[in-house]
Amino acid sequence: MEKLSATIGISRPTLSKFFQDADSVRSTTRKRIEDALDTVDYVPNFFATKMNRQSTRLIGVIVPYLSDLFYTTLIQAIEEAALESGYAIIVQNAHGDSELEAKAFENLLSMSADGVIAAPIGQSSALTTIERIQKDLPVVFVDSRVPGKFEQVDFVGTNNEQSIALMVDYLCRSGEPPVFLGMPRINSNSLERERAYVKSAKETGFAPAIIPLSQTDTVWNFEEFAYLTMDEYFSRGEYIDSTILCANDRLAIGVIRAANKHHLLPQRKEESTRFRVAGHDDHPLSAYVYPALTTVSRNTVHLGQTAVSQVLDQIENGKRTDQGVVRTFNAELRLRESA
Amino acid sequence: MEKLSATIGISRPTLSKFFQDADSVRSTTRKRIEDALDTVDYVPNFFATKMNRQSTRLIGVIVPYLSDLFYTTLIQAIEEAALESGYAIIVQNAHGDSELEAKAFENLLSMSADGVIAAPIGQSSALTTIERIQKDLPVVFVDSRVPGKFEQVDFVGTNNEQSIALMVDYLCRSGEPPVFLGMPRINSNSLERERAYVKSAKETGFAPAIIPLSQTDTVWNFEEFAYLTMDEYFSRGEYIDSTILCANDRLAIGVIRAANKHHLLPQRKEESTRFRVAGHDDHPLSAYVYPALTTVSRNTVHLGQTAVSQVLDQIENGKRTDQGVVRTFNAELRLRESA
DNA sequence: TTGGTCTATTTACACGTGTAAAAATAGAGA
DNA sequence: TCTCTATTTTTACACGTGTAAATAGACCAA
Repeated sequence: MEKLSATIGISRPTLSKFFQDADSVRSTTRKRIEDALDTVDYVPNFFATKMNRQSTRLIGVIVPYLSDLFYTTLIQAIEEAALESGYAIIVQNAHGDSELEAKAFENLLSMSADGVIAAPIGQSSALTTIERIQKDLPVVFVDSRVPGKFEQVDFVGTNNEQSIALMVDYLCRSGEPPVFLGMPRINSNSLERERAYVKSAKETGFAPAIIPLSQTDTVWNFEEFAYLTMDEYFSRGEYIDSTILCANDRLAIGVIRAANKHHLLPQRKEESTRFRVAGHDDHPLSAYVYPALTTVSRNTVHLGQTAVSQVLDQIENGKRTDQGVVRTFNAELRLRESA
Repeated sequence: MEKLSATIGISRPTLSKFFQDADSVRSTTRKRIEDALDTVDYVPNFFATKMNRQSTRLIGVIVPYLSDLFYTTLIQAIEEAALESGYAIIVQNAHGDSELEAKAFENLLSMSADGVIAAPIGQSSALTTIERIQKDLPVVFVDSRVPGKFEQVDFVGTNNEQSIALMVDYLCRSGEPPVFLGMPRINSNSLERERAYVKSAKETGFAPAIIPLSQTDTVWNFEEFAYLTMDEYFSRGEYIDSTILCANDRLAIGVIRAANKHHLLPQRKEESTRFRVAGHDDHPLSAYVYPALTTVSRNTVHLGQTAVSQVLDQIENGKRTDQGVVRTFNAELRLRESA
């Protein structure tokens, strides 16, 4: 920048101002700089611009797993919303590992990010790390929260009670009451949706039935997990005429696969079977499986936008120490073919 | 760090050494520091550690689109390989936009990344930017390359001629020769696979037939694109007993959906129809659609590892100015149900 | 204990930018 | 042309770390 200022014939402080906000310099100066920039290649050093600032205009985003279209969609929504407010995002992948998640938080701290939007792993999250960091840094949980603790942390997510009740209600009106296939205990949604199912069942007046899982490890390969689980049951003739409500679409996709293997689903419009499957999330591919998955949709874009506005609020107005803001959104029915 | 050194009673330079390599200090000193670190929270400032270094141990990764499981899988493979060599990665999403792609390159330059692994958008890529940056920075193209230009840039990808020939050969042996459904022209694979198909057809001895696309925009919603395209054809009774070879699995998933809608696929094991679909890539969900997709698999982990080793080679041994190293890998048949 | 070697300390400078304060200058309006 | 104000220049310091060189100290073997 020193050299550049020399060649253009403009002082370095003015150049510095220009790069932070091109409109903060006189229009004639601005033009001189921009003309010069056409002939010379120069980008301010990222690290130098970020160090020694009270604000880096950086927002950290921590996801538990990257190879899941829900999270990638969320990341894109967050990035767009952040960009609009002049912030860049830095994505950290926890790889489903709480230690890596803790490391991700520390990374963002050491980069003096202005705030963090995290989809926490949950129970196994590195609690002490989060607790410490959340004191120094605006933190917003998105999609999932850390149960029991961190009531003071903002949360943006889905109203699982509403979404599950919506689906349970529909399923009951249109056929047999559903049994529930839960997901591995990877985050708070797992337990929340299961409980929402039980609650809905009681309110609707049928006996809740939760499909026992052979393995309760924290697997991220949901489709395979559900496929293997249900294939075993179907082979034994169990659940073959049930309505299965899955905790998320990826599970449902695995269930559908198993059901197709065992010919449980109607293959012609004229046919009809009692077996049904429903999902949760409106996964990008849920309309492409066969039969197309009936599910409830979460507005990912809205989630991302709200998460960003919550962090920005904390960043700009300081964080409240008392109680975190909790914003949950309702889901909408997506009726397709599977139920 | 200054304060920390004061409280521990150890000089700052020694602390600095410790944080770079804990084993570079005497074991007794190391223990003293580690004990102290248990009581105090301290992480070296990321920006300060990265600025003013000849090596940042940072590798930039540019993907054209994040909501695609192929790229997320690739990113994970790259991250693991990089981590093993002591490098961290920084992911940049071009959002399918060549200007954003150019910006991503500039970002990585301004962060003085040691190298860049990029899956370029291709023809529409910001060529001048890449050309300039590739002079200052070790760059490796992965998955796709920029056709015509940049022969001096390393490339790690799939041998499309082999993979397509493999599939064409299988399809011809097991039934009717395939017609080809290409993908939108988003990168070099698009044209390469189409040409590979034509070549295979000629070598095998059948007349190549490429399905005309209604829209050739650079869409990233492949499933929908393929579904809409084929739904229209099927409605008119076209291609309803063809074997369709798709340029990638996501297209094939859309085709299968359309085929199911029109009842073109065998719904019972006993039945058989002439209509078949095959894909390319072995997408994580291709085994879960119905019928399960017959495809060819690309070893993403291998791709990622090789890409990393190629950048590291350039970083450590300097880059060759003459001809870039090209490493393409063969794909393997994944026979499932759709063909 | 002594000497030699390995390690830590001290001191100083570097990186590339933001930014504050005072001085100088440019540009606009009269 | 003059004056006033807005902008730029000059100068200087800051950020948090890496790192080099000279010096001091610690540790091990004899």
